[in-house]
Amino acid sequence: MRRILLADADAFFVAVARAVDPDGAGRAPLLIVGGSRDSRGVVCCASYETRQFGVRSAMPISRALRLCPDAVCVPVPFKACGRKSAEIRTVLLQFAPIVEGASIDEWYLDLTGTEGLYHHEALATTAQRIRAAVLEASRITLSIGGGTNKLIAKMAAARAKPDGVVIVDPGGEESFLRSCTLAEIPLVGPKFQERLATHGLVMIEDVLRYDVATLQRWMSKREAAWLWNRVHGIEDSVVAHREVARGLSREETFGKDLHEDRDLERELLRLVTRAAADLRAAGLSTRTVAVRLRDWDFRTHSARRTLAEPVVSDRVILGVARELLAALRKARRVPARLVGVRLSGLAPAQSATQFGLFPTAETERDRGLAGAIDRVRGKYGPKSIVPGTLQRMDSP
DNA sequence: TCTGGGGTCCTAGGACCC
DNA sequence: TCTGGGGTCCTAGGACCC
Repeated sequence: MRRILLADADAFFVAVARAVDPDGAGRAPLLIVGGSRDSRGVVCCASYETRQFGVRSAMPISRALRLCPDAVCVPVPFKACGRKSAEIRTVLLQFAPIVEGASIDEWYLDLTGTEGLYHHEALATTAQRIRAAVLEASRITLSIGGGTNKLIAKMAAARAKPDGVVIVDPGGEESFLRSCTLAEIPLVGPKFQERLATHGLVMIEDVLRYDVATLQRWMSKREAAWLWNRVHGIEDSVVAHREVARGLSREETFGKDLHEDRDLERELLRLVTRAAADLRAAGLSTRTVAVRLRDWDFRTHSARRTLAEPVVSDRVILGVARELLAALRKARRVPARLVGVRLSGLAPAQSATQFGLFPTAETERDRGLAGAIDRVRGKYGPKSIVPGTLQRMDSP
């Protein structure tokens, strides 16, 4: 029998924003983290006090402020959040050999086989000790859910919020699930909910009345099997350390829509520079470059190209990205609100000699130059070599 | 009400190969 | 001359999560 916990930080971004700015955000009960008052942003995280007004994550800031006009808005303290997240993870590793970071503020812990180690105390007791240790070390409150698999642990954690523990004992899965809506199942989002409701399916109980064959009449085979397993609490994925990331993207929504190709290219250059530097800092190479363009009317298009060989340099990535952007603009040239770049097909960067075995668009000089720029930035700061330099480099 | 930034995974169609 | 099934890779788009 597995013993899985999901530890989830309560209002994580709000807690970190208060910690880094005790006199500002720290003193504002009505706090919204996500951007300035007149930005085009959305709410990343709202304090529990502002949630009383109906403010929710992903809501446009403008709407949140209409609901709660006295709220204080602060930008997301990304760096501090990353540091705090790593700090919490270190504490959690004292309790479980494997800690899987599911996002910046949640972690799965596999405590299977630790019963003796914990003197056969109840899982809820262990969870409370974990919460106390994290609060002591990081001043962050966690909610923890537990059960025999990751699905149950995750759904239990949602019930535990805020500042609590909910453990579903082995054998108790069915009665727990019967009390839940389908919307509470992770990955059952608004679209799927809508389709399910068409067939009168709202609660998990509603689905339990049917077998897989019946469900298949209403959805694809794959979906039916997936849903049947979920409502029966069946989920066997393991708690595991994360593999290499699948992709890396950088994007930006402009303060005002951009009309000119030239302005979009300038933004693209900045994003590619950031993405490529982060790629190399992670010791990775990319084979697929994608550009995303969101127009003024929110219509979003993307274009991508997979290269014959992995690359790491600004010059090659930028060259591909520019062509992709040009193709997207050629298809539809209207004011744009966002441009983004995404690198995927990531793999550990090979040594220069291994690169040299194959003909590729990227030369030794490209990689040497990229590395030199990284070293200068590492020594003198990220602003010491700005994209303008690269633009000249790009067209010798 | 006017929609962020960072991700993951899935689908469907086409190209190509055996 | 017309034709199969399966596998892999690629592209564009979309759902979903925090």
